[in-house]
Amino acid sequence: MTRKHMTPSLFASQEPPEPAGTHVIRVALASAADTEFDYLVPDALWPVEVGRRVEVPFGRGNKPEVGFCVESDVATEKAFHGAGGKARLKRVARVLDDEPLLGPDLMELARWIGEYYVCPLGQVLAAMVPGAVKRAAGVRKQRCVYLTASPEEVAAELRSAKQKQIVNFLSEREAVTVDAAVEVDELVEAVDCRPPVVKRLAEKGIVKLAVRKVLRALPVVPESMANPEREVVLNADQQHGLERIVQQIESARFGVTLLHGVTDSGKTELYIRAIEVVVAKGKAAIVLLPEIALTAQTVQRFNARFARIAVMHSGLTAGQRNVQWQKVRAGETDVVIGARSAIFAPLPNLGIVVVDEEHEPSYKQDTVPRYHGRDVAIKRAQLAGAHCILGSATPSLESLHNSRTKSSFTLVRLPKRVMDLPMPEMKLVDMRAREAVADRLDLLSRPLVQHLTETLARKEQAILLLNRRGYSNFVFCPSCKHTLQCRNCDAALTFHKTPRTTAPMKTVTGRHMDFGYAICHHCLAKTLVPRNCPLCGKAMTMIGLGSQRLEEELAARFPEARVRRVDSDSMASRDYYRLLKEFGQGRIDILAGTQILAKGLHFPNVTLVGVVSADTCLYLPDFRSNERTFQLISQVAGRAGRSEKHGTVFVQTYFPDQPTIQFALKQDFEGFVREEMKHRETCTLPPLWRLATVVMRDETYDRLEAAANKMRLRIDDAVARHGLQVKVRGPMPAVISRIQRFHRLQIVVQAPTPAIMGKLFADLRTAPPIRPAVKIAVDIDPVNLL
DNA sequence: AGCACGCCGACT
DNA sequence: GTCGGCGTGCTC
Repeated sequence: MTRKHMTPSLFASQEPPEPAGTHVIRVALASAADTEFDYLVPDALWPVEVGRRVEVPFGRGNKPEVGFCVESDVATEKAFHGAGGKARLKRVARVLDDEPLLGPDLMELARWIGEYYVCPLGQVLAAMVPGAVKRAAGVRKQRCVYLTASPEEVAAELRSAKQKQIVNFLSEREAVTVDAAVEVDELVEAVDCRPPVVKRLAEKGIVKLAVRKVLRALPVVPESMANPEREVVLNADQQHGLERIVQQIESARFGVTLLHGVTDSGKTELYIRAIEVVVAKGKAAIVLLPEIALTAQTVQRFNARFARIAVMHSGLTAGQRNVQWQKVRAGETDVVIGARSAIFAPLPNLGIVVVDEEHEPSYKQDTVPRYHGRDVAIKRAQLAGAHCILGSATPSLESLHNSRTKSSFTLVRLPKRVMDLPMPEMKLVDMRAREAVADRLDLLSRPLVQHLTETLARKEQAILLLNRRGYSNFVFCPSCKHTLQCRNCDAALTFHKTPRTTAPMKTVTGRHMDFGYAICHHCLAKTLVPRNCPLCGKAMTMIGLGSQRLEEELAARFPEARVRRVDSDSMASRDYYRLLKEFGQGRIDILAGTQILAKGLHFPNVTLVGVVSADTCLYLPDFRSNERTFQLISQVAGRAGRSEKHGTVFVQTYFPDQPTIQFALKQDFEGFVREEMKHRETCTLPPLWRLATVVMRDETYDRLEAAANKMRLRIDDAVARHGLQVKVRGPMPAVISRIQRFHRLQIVVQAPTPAIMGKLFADLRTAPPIRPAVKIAVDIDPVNLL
């Protein structure tokens, strides 16, 4: 936040003059205090450049705190801006870094993030540098030794053969300065002597001992994975796409290419070719991937083509992470490949940023700072005057809209699979049909079971996707199959537990459900849930699905099949990779799990993919649920038939006529977009309008409600004062209206442009806290409304 | 966000 | 009488 700079008061002259030569810096601490603080720098510590960290005494107890210097040599009159302009400045205790951890480019990016995502600068900066770097993980102190004179000069003083050997060894290695010093351990081993011999030479002044901090270079890409580089020939579409991207790169101006390419259309090869062009110009690249896509195979593919590569992902040890980061900052890297936070890689000469699977919601960070990796990537490219490629088989509507409306965006399509692989056959299963399932509770339909049986008999493999994520308990009549629908939207209502519930309701499995109201998260309308079906009068139930139940059902039906379940929440990434390896080796027949299975896995023996419940995702209480459903079905379809074998995809649904399901089945992306954009337009939703949520939580519901209402009034007031064109809804219960002991209420703000949204939140952040007990989380451009 | 200060209730 | 509940406000 920009701070208010008070003009010096009339009495400023009565302040004792500052000691000559004492400088003032502005420091951003990682605390949530949305202010920066000024400190005096003792002459001995000066200069302190922007981007270095300092330790400063903070608060009444002068507790030592670490913060980043964000402004160096602040004008003294500017520094006195406390109450009455008489704030006394404290002194910087020490400076932590020899060199700035963040250069001016990343500092500027940090300011943008802080402002755009309504987050204190100190917290942004804290998130930009990996903890391993700040802790100096893996740094080892190394004793080393070098010669102070030439061997001829000291020859007379040498008493033993070993001493002579040492001097000769150092001389041969040209270890005559601190920088060229040789490690003592190495010397001792090479000459085969004991360390005291070296020490004695040092006492005579013939050699000098020094201590050096070293970072061991640890292998990040397994050597065994080294792939021979294969010559890849581009097809006509790829060639054309590459030409357009290269044209952009040659212009040496910021620009974004949205690369819309179906699964297997060869997007990665284009990324690599574009990066090669940039690297040839002496510039560097960042490649962002969703964490789960950061498999050894993907890394290997880049590693085979670029010698100077750095990898950043959650699987690295702290020491490895630090090594990678230091390598990047030293300019020893051409390509940085990593998950979301790799966008903060301190490359000195960025030329291109690639965001693969740009539609992935996992690019959004769900803790402060709540930034979107893709959007920060675009911003960073813009600040660096670099090019940005966004790649996806199912681009986000945001990027698609940008490509249509912004002059800096170009759309490039790759409509065909490489090697002319056929698209898999898509089959829809209407789960409402009497003949579809034997029992109402079955998760697997008869056609799917039959096809599974045949697949297993052919010794081929299957992937079953049960998108259990979310809290999609929609209300359903088991007798007449009626589902509660929103009056305004073509969407099922989602049941909400509220703290003010009365009569319980039974679920399918016989558990009791509280009676309450349902919210349509498409139009945000609220309806009371009837206990009985409005059509047939029988009791309504709630449909919930679980991957555990799927596993049980599979075990019962296919007792001899090797079935494994993948659970993205509960599974460590190492276990996940091991499981994928087993599956690849054919030691598992059926892999069942959540959407992580939909990601770019390549298993030629998989010929059957089943989407157990396409509706689970479809009726997530979120306006992007159609988009997610389309993306999911498309991605999962890409898993089947990745070889000459014929692939089949089964999509089970209770809503076979639902437009999204239909578009996905036909793989009609354009049709889907046209339909969905209409809805987004009428409801003033992204990408046409911008969205922000303010989620408030507290253990005491009444206190929470009061605070939320106050927040609403405050928003309304700011809107009125600035005459802002925004829509405000709520407070309403968040979809997960209670997490453990915390109740959650949310206010949803819609604005036609980011500038208007920014204005509103810039105003709100200067206001005093509403009530400290009530926690407030502001999310700009949320990826969902849960 | 912490953390100290301070203003009202149940206890030695 | 005070110990401590948490509500309020400050941190250069």
